[in-house]
Amino acid sequence: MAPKRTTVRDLRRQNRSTLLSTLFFDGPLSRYELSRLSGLSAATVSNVTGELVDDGLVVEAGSVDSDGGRPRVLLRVNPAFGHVVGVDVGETGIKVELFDLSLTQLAAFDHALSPSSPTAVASLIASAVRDVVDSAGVPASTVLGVGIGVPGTVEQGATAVVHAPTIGWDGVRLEELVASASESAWPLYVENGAKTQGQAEMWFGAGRGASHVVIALIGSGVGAAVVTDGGVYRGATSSAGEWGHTTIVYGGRPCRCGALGCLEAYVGAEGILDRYRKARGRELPTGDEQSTVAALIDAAPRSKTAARVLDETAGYLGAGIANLVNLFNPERIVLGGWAGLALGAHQLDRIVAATRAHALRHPYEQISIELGRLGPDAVAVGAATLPVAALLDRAADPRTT
Amino acid sequence: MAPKRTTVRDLRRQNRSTLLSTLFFDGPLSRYELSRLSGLSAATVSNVTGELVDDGLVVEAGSVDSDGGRPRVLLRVNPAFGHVVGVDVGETGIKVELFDLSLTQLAAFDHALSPSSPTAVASLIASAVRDVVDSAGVPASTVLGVGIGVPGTVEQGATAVVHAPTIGWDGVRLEELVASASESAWPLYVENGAKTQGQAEMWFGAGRGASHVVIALIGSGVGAAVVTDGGVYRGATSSAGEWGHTTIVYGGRPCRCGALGCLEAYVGAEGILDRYRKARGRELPTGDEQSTVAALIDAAPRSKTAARVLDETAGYLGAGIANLVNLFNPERIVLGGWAGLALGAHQLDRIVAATRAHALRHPYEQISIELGRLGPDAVAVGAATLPVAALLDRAADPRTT
DNA sequence: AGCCTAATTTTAAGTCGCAAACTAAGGTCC
DNA sequence: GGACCTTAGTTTGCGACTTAAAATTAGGCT
Repeated sequence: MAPKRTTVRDLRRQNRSTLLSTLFFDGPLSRYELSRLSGLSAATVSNVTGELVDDGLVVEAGSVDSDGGRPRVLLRVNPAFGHVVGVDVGETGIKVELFDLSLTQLAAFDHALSPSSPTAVASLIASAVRDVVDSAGVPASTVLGVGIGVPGTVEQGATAVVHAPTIGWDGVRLEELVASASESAWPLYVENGAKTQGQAEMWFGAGRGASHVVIALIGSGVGAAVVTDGGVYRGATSSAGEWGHTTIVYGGRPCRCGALGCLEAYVGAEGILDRYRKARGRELPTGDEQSTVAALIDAAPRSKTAARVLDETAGYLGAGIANLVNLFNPERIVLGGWAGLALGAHQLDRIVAATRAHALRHPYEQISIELGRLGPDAVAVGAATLPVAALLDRAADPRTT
Repeated sequence: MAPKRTTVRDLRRQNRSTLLSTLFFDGPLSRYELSRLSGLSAATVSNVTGELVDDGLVVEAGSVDSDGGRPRVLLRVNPAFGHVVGVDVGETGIKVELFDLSLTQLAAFDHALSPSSPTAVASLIASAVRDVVDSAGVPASTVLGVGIGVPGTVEQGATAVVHAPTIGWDGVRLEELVASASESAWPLYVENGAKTQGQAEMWFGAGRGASHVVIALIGSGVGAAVVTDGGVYRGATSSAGEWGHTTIVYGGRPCRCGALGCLEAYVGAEGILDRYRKARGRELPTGDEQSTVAALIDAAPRSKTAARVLDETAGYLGAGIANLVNLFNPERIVLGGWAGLALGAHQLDRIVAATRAHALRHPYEQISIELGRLGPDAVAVGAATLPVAALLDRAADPRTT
């Protein structure tokens, strides 16, 4: 409740960080505007930005007239200051993407992958990262770090420990494995894929500008990234936000996690299709989950059964969302994940209505429910976001010469 | 994502605050120990504590030998520096209690109250606060503030707005009403009662020492106080933590909030008794809820029906707790509220087992489930905590002369 | 009385942000 | 085309901070 805390020239770091972040998120700005936005005096802004420019983190970017006086010089983060890599470890393959500091993609690399040993995955990651950096001709020294999104919970600590039942990982120290499989000593950041995707929506998607948001992700599985006071909420051991395994029908359908009545068993793609199968009383045409769900949605206007299954889905989903609303009281709910986007595109009204029916009036009135803007590919950008966030936070420690 | 932020001599305030809080929570400490605990240099500690002593916030409290050298002088917060008042506005009456800075109770005052207009309640509060201060002979000028816990959600803003359906309040600006009903201009702090009770458990009860805790409160209604990173989580408009109206049985029992299948409809006292009534197929003996629930628990060893109702209750409650575990990933769950304590005393094992059955293995392994230590009377102390927290936070702004 | 140890306080830097004074860079007007 | 206005950004001088190091206390021991 009152642990160690000090303060010396954290002041300066703090202000560097504030200014750099403001520039990063709110585009090019003049020193004058920075001063207004940050509340710092013009003198300090001048001083600090001078340092940032000297360090190469910030560059001037043209100027803009000011009615009648000296024109304002615009500043922005230097995209070429460094590069970051985002890795998306999925259940069926890995994606590795290289970005500059403004998170513009410079190169990408996909690799299908049947479930393999953690060690094999780690060395694949290491070599793919190396490849993507080399192929873009980016000097290794400008790589600020590598973010890795994984499909499971990540215990943050001295070294990240991954538990990902869907790919058979239990207690995998991925960070150590990747580090020892690669010659470069780039900083690694391992995080749950739902959280990185949520972070991406916050920075570039439907979450922009809000500070209390829940990003609900529905695909085969169901998860959520909870953003509280502007940051992704992790809880005591970073496994917070396991929305999919929240009980919504006490004693209901069995879920692959072993419990009964989890939300995932009703609104996860598998759960939806299984309910549809039972409702039709016969097998579904074969095909992958994604196209089968699309077929179900297509069938709804003609098929009573399909329509009913979707309606019920909207009901369960609305109740699940209402739980998030009641517990977290966010200002915005973002519906994402491939199944979430598909359902949302055709059923958003019903989902919203079901949410209203289950949420308390007051918190309900605070929220808007939106569709995600980035799609499931955002896991990699989100992962790449991690080293950038670290840079913005410590603002590239002054004087690390 | 990057709003206004400055920093000047916030530094000093910050350090005053750190030291004062450390002294408040970790009992009497020498300057030397303070230096270790806070990470500040001995010089600074000496300097800042000197100021705190001059301001009367801190006093010396004996000394303790140090093997062979100058003895350490102990410092502690001066309990007589100021006083705070905590008010518990309940559904059936109000409680007003006066405390010194160490939150030792000096006087208390209870007043039964049939549901009344907000204005009437406000003026009762105002006069009761005045009475309790006068009766203890405490000079009005030493009262640092008045905390008020209310049974409903509180929207924090320029002025607190209360929505408390159970007592028929909707959009009541309690803070304004109390302020205009009282001559004194003591700072008022209005907060949801569950949150103040949670705060009390955090400071003095089962929550001490942890920083991610959910305090589950079960009485007639069901609520929760969620503590994340050491602070009570409020969400966008402070109505977070409405655990009771979370859907746990989709399409289930109707709840007084209008929705179906809320947790409260199953494990709130009313819900329990109603299920018991239906299971017995005949009316219960008359009596207040509290004694009827006690009777139900007493009956369990002899009555199959009673035992079954309690078992089911433990099951629902465990599932509800598991939802909290999955979503918030706390390190500790504290079970409180009169019904929660009663159930917990006799059924804790079953509740824990049900929680395990519904929670994911990983977050489940992180938690301990404990009973609250303070009972429902803690709402008033918790409310009194608010002005104290404000004092610790801004550390009684240096130089307000 | 004199010495030893350990806790505080003083002293002497070195940082930082800010208000005020000052310089730079355009535009306007006569 | 030069005096003057307006706005942006820099420099200067100051007060407030924290800290390492030196100095000062306060007991205990011999």
